[in-house]
Amino acid sequence: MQQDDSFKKLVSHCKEYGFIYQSSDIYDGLSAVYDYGPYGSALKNNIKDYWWKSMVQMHDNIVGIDAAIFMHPKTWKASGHVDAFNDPLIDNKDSKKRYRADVLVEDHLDKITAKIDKEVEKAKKRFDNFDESMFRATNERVKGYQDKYDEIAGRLATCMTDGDLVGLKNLIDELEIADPESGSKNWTEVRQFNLMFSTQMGNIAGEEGKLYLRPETAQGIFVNFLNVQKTTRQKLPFGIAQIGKAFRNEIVARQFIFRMREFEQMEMQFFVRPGTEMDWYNQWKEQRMKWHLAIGTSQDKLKFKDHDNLAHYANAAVDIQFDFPFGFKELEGIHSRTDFDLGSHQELSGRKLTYFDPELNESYVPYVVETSIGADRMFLAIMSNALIEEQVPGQDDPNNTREVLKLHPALSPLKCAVMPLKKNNDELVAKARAVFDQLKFSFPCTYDDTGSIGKLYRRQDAIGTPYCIAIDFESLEDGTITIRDRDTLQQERVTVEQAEKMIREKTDMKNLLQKL
RNA sequence: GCGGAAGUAGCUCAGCUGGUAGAGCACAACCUUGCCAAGGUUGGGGUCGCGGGUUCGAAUCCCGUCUUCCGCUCCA
Repeated sequence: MQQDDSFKKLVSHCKEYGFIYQSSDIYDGLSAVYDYGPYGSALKNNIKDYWWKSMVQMHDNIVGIDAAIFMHPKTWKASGHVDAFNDPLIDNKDSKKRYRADVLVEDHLDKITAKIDKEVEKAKKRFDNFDESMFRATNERVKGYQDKYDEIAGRLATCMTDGDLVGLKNLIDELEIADPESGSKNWTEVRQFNLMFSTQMGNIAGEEGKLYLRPETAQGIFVNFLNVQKTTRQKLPFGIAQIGKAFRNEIVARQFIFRMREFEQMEMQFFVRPGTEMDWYNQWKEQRMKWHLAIGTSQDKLKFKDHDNLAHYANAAVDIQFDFPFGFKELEGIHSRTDFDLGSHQELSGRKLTYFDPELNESYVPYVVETSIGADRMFLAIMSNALIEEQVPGQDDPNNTREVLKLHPALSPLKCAVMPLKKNNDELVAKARAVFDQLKFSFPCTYDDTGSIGKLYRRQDAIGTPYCIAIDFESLEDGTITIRDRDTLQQERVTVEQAEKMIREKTDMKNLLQKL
């Protein structure tokens, strides 16, 4: 997959115009960690606001929470992350291929099983010709294989539960396991790759005080399920929404902010009566697609992609993929998580996590349908969809181009820029400043006079400001201003009050929510 | 993590085989400028990613390291 110029342009645009910087830039940066700059943080906040409102404000049966990043260590045992996020990996020095060490041993075990099967097959075929000694010999061989199998399987299990990486390596060496592709037995040491970041709580050293930074925000919702249900008196079906940071120690984190080690998720867990989960799954699939289309992303840049392999907790899962500059990639996941999480927490905590259904007159552990979207990926999708280089509308010269961020006005970092036609005229500057001081109470706007009017327009185009207000000599006479539209470049002469009303209406989040 | 490529001003880059850094754009000030990247003058800004080595002398050669990109690998 060739990363085309458009992606490079997008990345440098993000930096140049104050959307995203590499973290700790002056210290050469920190791998796969990024900071949001002035316009980036504003845009991201607007994205989160759009999501939050579409979930919490628009549904009387969805409520929001903000859970802590630190959680009880047992949480991650219950969620399956301690097991699933801990892979013992080994590299072959010759082929440069990487494998999971336990899988290599398991493959070896499969070969032994195959040998046993072969013996049995052979014996069956020649059954009539078998005498007692032949039976005994076959039995000996099968028993030998079986003992060998049991011994290896036992050692593998011990190594895995104890986290004995050296033992695992010894096992691979003793069994003379070779790289399935190259046949080489030249292995590195076995190393543990834990996808979860850990830290220490208090002064307790070692495993005792070990805490993980949450690798997903969902568990904060599950452990609060009963608290929320009881204190808000919600009846099923209802949802809990949350926006927050999560951390994954990815081996390879790349593609700008697409895969970061510290990232932000927007998740909603919808609790339903068992048996109804597929209906809700399909409803949320549609709902979420609508949410993406509402901001003006074209249909052909979005698609559903069913999961080929379901995770341990899911009975149905689909991704909404976006056509990023580097191809269609996951933007959001909609998962039917069954009662895996609540059931698992119930078991490990010993606390009942059931809901009493007054209609059925019975208690049960609810099923969960989850929608989970990366705020940073959404940011990237919106930026790559919005950044356009085009010939300036109304200009004949095809070389006269502009870079414009065609963000939906409700999402734009700034809603309006106020600028004097001439910066050397004190009256114009004073009037422009006065207009800015009037508008700043209504929405985010800026004042700029550091350049010619044309240059100022272009600058605002590049950060996606939907409206520019120019103060000219007529403004000094009758108080009217010209308001210029980012996309059409059309100008209209109106009063400041009219402009304010117009901008407020066009940039209102309501415009997006009404499309849902 | 492995292999390949790269890192020089805010951005894009030049700097050939070693002789202590340049251009364009951007930025700032002033002059000019009556609506879509104008022009002029002046100016600020770089210990050439960082550390070490070779050398009389390193942006340039060597080693290490960090970061980015590409390909593997991995990916609830």
